[in-house]
Amino acid sequence: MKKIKPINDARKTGTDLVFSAIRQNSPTPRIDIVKQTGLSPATVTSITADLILNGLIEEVPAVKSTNYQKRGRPRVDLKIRGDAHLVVGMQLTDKMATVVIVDFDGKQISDYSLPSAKPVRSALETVDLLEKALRKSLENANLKIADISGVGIGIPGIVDGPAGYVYWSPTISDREIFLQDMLVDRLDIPVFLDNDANLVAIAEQRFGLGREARNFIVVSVEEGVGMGIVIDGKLYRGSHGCGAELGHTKVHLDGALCRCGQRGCLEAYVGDYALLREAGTALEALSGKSAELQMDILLNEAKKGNQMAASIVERAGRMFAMGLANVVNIFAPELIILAGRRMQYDYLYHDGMIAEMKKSIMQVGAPSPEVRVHKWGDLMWTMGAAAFAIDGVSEIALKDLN
Amino acid sequence: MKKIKPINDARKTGTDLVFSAIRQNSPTPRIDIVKQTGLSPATVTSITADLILNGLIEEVPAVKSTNYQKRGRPRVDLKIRGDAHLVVGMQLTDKMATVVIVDFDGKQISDYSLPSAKPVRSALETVDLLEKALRKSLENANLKIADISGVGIGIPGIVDGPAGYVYWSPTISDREIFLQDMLVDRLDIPVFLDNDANLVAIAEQRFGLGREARNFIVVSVEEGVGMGIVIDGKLYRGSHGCGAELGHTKVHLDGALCRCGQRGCLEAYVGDYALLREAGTALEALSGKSAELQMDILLNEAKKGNQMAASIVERAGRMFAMGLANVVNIFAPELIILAGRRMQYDYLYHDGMIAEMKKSIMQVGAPSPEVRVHKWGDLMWTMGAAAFAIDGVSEIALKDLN
DNA sequence: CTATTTTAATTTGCTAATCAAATTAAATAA
DNA sequence: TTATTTAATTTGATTAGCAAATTAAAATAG
Repeated sequence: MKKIKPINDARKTGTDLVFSAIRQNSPTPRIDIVKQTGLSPATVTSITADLILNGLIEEVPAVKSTNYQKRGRPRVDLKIRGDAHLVVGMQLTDKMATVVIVDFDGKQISDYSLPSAKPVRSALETVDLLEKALRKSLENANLKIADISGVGIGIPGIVDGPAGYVYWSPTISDREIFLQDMLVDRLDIPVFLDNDANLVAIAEQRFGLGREARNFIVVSVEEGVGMGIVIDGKLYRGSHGCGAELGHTKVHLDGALCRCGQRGCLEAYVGDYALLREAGTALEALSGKSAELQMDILLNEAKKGNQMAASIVERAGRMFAMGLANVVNIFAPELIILAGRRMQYDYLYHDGMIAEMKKSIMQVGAPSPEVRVHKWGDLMWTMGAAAFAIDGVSEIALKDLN
Repeated sequence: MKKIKPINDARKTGTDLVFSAIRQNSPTPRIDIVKQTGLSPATVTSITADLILNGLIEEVPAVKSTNYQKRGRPRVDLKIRGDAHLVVGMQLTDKMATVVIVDFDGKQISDYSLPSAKPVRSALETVDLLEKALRKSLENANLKIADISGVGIGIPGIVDGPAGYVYWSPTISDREIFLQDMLVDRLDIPVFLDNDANLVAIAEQRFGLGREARNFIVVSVEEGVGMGIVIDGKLYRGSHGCGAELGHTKVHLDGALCRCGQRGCLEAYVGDYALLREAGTALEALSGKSAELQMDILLNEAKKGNQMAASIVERAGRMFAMGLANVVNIFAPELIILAGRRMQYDYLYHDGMIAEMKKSIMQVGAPSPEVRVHKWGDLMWTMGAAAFAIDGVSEIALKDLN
């Protein structure tokens, strides 16, 4: 018995094309939409009129860029209408739940975070925490839940986004839970969830450095090593909807022990705990201090020229380069974005590491990918969730519109 | 100045959808096309009528499978009409050029191969060799070049398929050549070329084990280690159209020297030359023999229990497992196809290797990919090229048809 | 200061793709 | 034979999208 799934969903309507063209090049005149989508001017006029009528986009005075046309009827820019919807992005970590409220154009309205004493929570406690954080942040902003069109949530771990299913998360004690369904029951608004690293990739695509690339990867180092892959303008999630596990890519046969239980994982060489494990046996000064303080000391010692510390940090950098090179050899993206929130990871993002990676790429003639470092603020992950929510709400809005 | 490329090409017409649905599930009734494409029965009737009129598909008596309906009007199967076109697949290697002539439905009409004394040829000599092989094979089959609707060609090395451009190939001394243009000038029929490993992936998708999967990878070990990636039913070529370089994925920091000049490449652990390099220092019996004979001896010794030989072969297998696991951690395909022509690579394809790979995959709950070994005959690569040619000719035929 | 040129956007029919609903076709079961 | 069931087709209507002509709004030439 063959399974037959419709492949027709892939067929984009003109409205979809126009809307995503506007979102991609935000304030953009109709004439450019014509060029980008390949639709006729007549069609673009009629579709955009419909979108304006429905309040999803709006006209704004054209921005006169350097290469603006000199004569002729002036262009009229179109942009997403921020007032169309309010959405929420949330990020779950071991220490807290973070919330950001943004408008439909991605403009940040307010943010809030609710600390949690318990680093690992049950499924129910997780839902409670998320709900409480959301309600509090709405209260602060003087909003009701009915004002919100959708919530995007980033969860660390192995998550099947499209199914709304969490196989496993380091901050949730229960496994294999239908977290999306639980949250929809509780909140009664659309909920979109996904692995947090995937959402950072979406944030880069919408708001960040990925706006002009069709194939790129975003690597985000924090506790672990996360990666999001965008192929042909679409987030690639693998066959079960789970994200890629760059951190558990093997860089050494029978190598260092990873917290996942396997050996030789990249994370076991570049994660905080991996560095401290080595440092602990080499530097006495560290004993008794907190993990964060220990990292500070280690990195400072390395900068000051302490040979032991420098060699630890240097090897981590080289291992990271090797892991990245493997991704490039497999994927050949045009752009690699190294997204980080904390500056302490400078040791992974310096030019030497990037040069080392480029040396490890097999390439004869073909250009090597551009590497860009994006140092976000604290809300990087949460804004990713918000971007995801905007995507989801857009899809619903366009479908409703017929 | 922003580059703006139309993203509209992606929009499939109903005819495209129907035709590819038929090709995928070859003999298939209209009612199933309705389910798969999401089009209405009316539309499917009218489109298929048009395709039949143009000779691209034909009706055949329905195959009564086990779960065939018991009552009602009987289904009428549709299939690609083999007589619609003849196409040619070719494969270039250091030793020869191989040709296969197939009909539009993929049925093999005849095959031929033309040996070449020179392992590395100039661009011009390469074109000469390919032309000669093609003309000879047509002559043998009593055909003229005008009978052929298109030629697909698999080339080892770094090839930008869509651009018809060869950055570098181990069998061509010139670099950066527009091989497609040269061949079109010479033959005056459509020519499609690509990296040979990519074409094996296409062959698996059309004729082989990849028919029912949307995300899979095909790993082919021969001289080097090749890989083709199919994402969402489409061959992924990376951002410059070149294939993935699994063979030059790094499995060891500062590891063994690879023929590409870098260190620690997978190929430097699992390729013929890598095994023989190690074996040469360990087994005297090998000296003076040909490379193929040496491999035979080595693998036989390992099977017989020679400890030295066994340890060499075993490490290669474990390295291969690690390389594969990295791909899985990054991609999470639903299926991995290990495609091989020669049986001597059994040592890479045994159950122990697959078990080792599965142990190295990060997965909590999510199912691990199915691994299948596909032992093709000699024409594996060439049939891949033919499959690619069929794709290309189909596209032209559908466009011509309006 | 008016006429001309230039580019953007819109309007006006028209065409082709696609669908829903009704109908016909071809089989089995009662 | 007649009813039932499923597949495929026909019919008539709707809609998305286009080409070509037109209008709009600016800069420049004379």
